[in-house]
Amino acid sequence: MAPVTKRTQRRTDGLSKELIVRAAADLLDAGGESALTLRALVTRLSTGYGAIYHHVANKDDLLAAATDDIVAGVMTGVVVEGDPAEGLRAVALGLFDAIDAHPWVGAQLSREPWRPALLDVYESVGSLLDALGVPEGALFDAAGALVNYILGVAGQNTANTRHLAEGDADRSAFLGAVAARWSRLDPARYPFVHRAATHLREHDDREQFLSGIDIFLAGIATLR
Amino acid sequence: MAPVTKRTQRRTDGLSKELIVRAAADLLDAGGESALTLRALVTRLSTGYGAIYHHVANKDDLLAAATDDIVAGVMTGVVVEGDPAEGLRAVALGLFDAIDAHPWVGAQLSREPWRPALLDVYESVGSLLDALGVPEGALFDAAGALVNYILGVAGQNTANTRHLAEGDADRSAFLGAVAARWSRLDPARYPFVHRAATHLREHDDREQFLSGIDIFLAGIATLR
DNA sequence: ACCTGAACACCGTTCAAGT
DNA sequence: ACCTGAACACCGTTCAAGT
Repeated sequence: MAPVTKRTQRRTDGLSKELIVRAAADLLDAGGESALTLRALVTRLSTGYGAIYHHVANKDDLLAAATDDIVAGVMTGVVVEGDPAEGLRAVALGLFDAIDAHPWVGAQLSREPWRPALLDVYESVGSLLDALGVPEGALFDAAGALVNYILGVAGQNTANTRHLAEGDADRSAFLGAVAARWSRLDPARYPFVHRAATHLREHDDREQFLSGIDIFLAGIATLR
Repeated sequence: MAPVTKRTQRRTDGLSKELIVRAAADLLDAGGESALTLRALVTRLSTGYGAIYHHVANKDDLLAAATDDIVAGVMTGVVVEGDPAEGLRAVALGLFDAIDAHPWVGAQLSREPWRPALLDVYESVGSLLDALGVPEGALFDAAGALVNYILGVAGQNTANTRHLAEGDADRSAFLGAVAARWSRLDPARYPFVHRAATHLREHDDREQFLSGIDIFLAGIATLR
């Protein structure tokens, strides 16, 4: 009796870098950075290690490609017409929200800020600042600082989210614990932090990010 | 004949968390994040794994403690008297330089922004902004944004340094390669990046960081 | 060309056993 | 209390062998 179905099934359709990258992104979204292992990828795609290494140089390459996809998606979706300041806010918020939704993107962008995927980010931030009237001499520093701010803070924010990855009410519980620790501090030694404890509990990361952008834009306006 | 000297020598003095943390920092400084392995630590301190785990909870604990030491050193060394804006620049530059000298600190601070070691950073930034006349309603957002900016950008900068960790002339060679790639771009599609290529080659990270701080401070001045 | 999967050289962490 | 070091359960990556 010949076996009709082989139990260890092999994929019939061919593999591709695109397919592997998509699977990697799914693993990352579902379980965070530690969930992306070659072993997990091999089982999910029901192949062998060699098959993956045939399409992808190594794990870093895989992470970089997955990140490029997300960034590209943000930049094609963002509207930069009309008021330049509005355009800058749109780019910044687009990246913030994408990193918020895919925390692993933040970590990756901090590690590789020269990625080709960021070209479009530099381009739109630079030209929007230009449109805003920033003089030539200050333009490149300002653009660099602003992009660094966006990536840095969004990535920074990622760290917070990652810390409270599990439960639902965990976020407020975690912030509550930090706030409690802060309010227990000696008000003579830490007057500001002591006062800040109340604000910490109710602060919104996204709003704080935006108000940082606004401070930055107000500062840039003085360069005109 | 009794053996006079045992070849596998055992340390005669006791171990301590402080000793372990210092050794960890040395390994990190010398070889980057990947150089800190429990095995390397065990040989360097000529002990066993259990000895280390007796003083330290795990590797994360070790990294956090080493980071705390560096940050504490910065904050005790920084002068925050006189002009509040000067004080803010001093704090920012102090952290930038420390992260530049110990790139692993940047990565760690991005991962754990609620560390007790950062309390003094929040405190001095907050009180300096207060002294600068930032109104109560905007104070906490401004302080959060500024600290995020400092840590985010300094950590971001770490990533660049890490990429060109080896040789001497590597830095300019690497930037030159990126600049060359940028100037090869279609000037119609990437007008800004194309122009920026020249500036990239000669830009100074520290100066760009500082000009970002100044933009931020100029923006904060408008809140008054 | 594309894929398989055993094997290799590493990790961090544990734990029974020693002093 | 403090330390030892073999053992465990993982990693990413390679490579001879298959189709």
